[in-house]
Amino acid sequence: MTNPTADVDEPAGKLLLIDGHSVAYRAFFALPVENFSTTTGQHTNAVYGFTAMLINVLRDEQPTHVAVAFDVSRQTFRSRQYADYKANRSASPAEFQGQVGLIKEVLDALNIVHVELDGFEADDIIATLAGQASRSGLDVLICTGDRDTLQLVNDKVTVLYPRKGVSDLARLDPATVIERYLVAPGRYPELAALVGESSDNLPGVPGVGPKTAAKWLEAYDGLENLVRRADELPGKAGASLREHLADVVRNRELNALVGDLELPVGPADLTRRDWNREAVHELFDGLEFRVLRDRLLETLPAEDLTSEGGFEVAGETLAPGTVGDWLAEHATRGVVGLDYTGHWRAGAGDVTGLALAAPDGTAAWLDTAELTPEDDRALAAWLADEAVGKAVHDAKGPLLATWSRGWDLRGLASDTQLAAYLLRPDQRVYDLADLVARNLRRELAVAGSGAEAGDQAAFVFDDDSAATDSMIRARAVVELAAALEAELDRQGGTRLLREVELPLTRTLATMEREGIAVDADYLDRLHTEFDASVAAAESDAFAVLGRPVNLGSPKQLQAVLFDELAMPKTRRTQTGWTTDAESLEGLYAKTEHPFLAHLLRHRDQIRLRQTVEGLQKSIAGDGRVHTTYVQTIASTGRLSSTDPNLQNIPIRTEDGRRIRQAFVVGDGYESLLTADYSQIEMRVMADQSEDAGLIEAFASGQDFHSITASRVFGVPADQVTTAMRAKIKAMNYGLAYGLSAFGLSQQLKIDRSEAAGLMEEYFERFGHVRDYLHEIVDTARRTGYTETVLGRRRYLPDLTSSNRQRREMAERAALNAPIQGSAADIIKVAMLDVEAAILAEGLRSRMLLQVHDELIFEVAPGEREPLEALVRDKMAHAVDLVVPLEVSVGVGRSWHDAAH
DNA sequence: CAACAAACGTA
DNA sequence: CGTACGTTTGTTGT
Repeated sequence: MTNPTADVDEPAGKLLLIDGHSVAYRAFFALPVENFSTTTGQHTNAVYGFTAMLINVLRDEQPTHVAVAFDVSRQTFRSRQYADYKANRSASPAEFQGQVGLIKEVLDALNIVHVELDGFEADDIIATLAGQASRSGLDVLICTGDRDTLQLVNDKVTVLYPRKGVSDLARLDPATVIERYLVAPGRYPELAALVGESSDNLPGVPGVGPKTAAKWLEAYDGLENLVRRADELPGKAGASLREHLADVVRNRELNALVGDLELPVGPADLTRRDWNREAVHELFDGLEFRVLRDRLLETLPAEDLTSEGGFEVAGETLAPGTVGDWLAEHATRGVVGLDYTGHWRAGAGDVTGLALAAPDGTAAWLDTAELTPEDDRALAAWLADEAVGKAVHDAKGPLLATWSRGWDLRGLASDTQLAAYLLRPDQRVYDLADLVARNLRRELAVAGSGAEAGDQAAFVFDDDSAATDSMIRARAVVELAAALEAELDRQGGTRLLREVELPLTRTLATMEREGIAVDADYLDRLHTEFDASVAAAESDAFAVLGRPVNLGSPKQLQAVLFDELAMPKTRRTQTGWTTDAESLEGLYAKTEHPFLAHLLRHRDQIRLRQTVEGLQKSIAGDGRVHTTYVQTIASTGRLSSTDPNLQNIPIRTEDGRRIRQAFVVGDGYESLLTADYSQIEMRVMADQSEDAGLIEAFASGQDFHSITASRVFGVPADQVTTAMRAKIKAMNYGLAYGLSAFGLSQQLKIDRSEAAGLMEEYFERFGHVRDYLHEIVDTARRTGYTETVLGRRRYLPDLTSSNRQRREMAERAALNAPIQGSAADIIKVAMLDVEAAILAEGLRSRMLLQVHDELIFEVAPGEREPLEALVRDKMAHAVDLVVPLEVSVGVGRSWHDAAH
């Protein structure tokens, strides 16, 4: 049976109308403003919340038409009619101002129409458009936090009302409105007129709530009748209504929406259009909306990525036996992009798939399980061929995976993650898709996910789409490498990438692969001992207190210490008062309460036990611990170590040092050798500041802290007391961190005036240091960045922030970055030089760990002397400073024994 | 279950 | 009110 009029009954589409101010304002209060601001200090919480909500609704509701309505100003026909209308609203917070403008920019970038009309509210615009749209057969969704719009709800019109924050939207259709507000949508403004609307500063009838109001409206069939027959109503509520009748009538006039405005646009003009990718990328870059951009790309994919802004890949899956031929034909020169599929961690890994993007525009993908012996040989030779350049994103893991297959990867010409890190070392992550979007203004099309049902891709087998994705990434890496390196070249960072970071990747991979041997039995004994100690401290603490308490819970401890035991309050934290070790020591000094002593001992021992446990869990099958170095985390250029972190193994306390005894020389080697730089940061400062006093102090070769102390206090070196030396040592170390007189006084537990005097005296003797430190900050403020000896940059936009706290934090970071960063540069060069020298001299000894200013080696039998000589030489001469770089070396069977 | 805060280890 | 990190635990909110 056919129905010739069926088409007419089909919904013509769906119009989404959003009350811009209402949603933005809700977002502003739902999201903590302090968590949403850009490096330039622009607050973005309202923009973020609004945009997130918009993306969600566009995704979930798939509207065919969209518009956002804004209020123009507070002057409307309602405020002219009733001066107090919305008069209770305080001025919007300073942090909110400006965000509406940004929201409009977002809408423009997304090609979404926004409408405003002088003298009217967004509600009126929405009422007008909703009426026009539903009459022309469109379904209408209204997203707003303003209940006045409930009067518009009917079979065609639904309100999406934020329940909590802006992400959770309640769907209010006629039935839901009746259920929630006890009246039909059309009667809602009548109910509101009786009850009042505090947000609009419209007082209702005292003593009349929604229930009474709904009952009356039902009984009298509407407000008009109710008002006319008000004198019939019994009781207090009735009297109250009669007394406030004028308010009710006025409320009803004001909350009626105007549905017949003359607008510059009609529903037909609101058809959804493609968003402007260039504008979106630019805007989201500025707003630092990384996650939102991803979500936008995922949920609202533009139709034709390949022709508009994605990557087109003419690729093939290489059949068994064809690998050698393909490589010979397409990949013998230029730079080939590689994308690895596989896994890697803790110094090992495997490759399961490999995509190659060749310079001639072709691409290929291969499954390592399908390789014939000839394929394997051809691929191994090609990977190891220094003459063919390869570009990889985050190459260290893939390199380890390559090695685990028995292959090698040579000719690494570029690592896009490293390049991006050198350009902007403050980023937390360097996601390939994100970098491609930012730098190439293109999207990494993802065939395997996010595909709409019915899309071509949805019918493709998973394997194929994974291969396609991989080839697309390989292609993207090559193009991204070119773009990033061009940019890096403009800043003079190419050598740092080529000659330091890129080769260091291989060095780090080697160190991770080797790992360091640990004595598992010793760790077990240590654990047992710390465990007993923890238990003892715990039971002692409980005994004193008379009951158990979770000693690891700062919250419970606060209750015990400050409420129950009524101890003096310590420093404030976000959630109460601190219970950190330093404050507990202070409390103990005041109260001598034994609970504190047991608590401190418990803290200490539990932490040691924890460290031991972490190490125990990290021991690999070869009896060694393989850390992972991350080359792109620290904004100063340092490395970081994770899983486990071997850069924070205890050393300061006796118990802590016992953990270092667990790191031992491995089978086939004779000892561990540690080599560290003495006061490398101070030496960098001496070099960069050219301060004669400091240079002389280092040239003398005597104890640096004593020498500087003798200058500051004006006494001969042999009359420097330990107290004097300790003070100047704290200052020497603190200088590079932007230490203040207050901080110094805190640390040394001396008067602030004494600390200030000390600093004054110090700078009197070493004036160029002060000049140098000031100059770093001044230059950085002018240029926007700081620079290390090797030209490693760090950008600090907060240096010009109007927020004092942010600005001063940026100033201290600026002060520290070239010092800490230059030290990082120096040891990186030393690592490369040492490694090269070990190879050149044919030694079997190997570098295992780096701890910022220290290197740890495993010494092969008979190689202690040549290794030590080589390490001292290469570390001391990694760069040429005006002061000598002093290296101290120790040797022993364990890391602890090798201390010096 | 995820995100955050507090605490604390290193240079 | 001193820089740069990573890890663990408890707490809080979705």
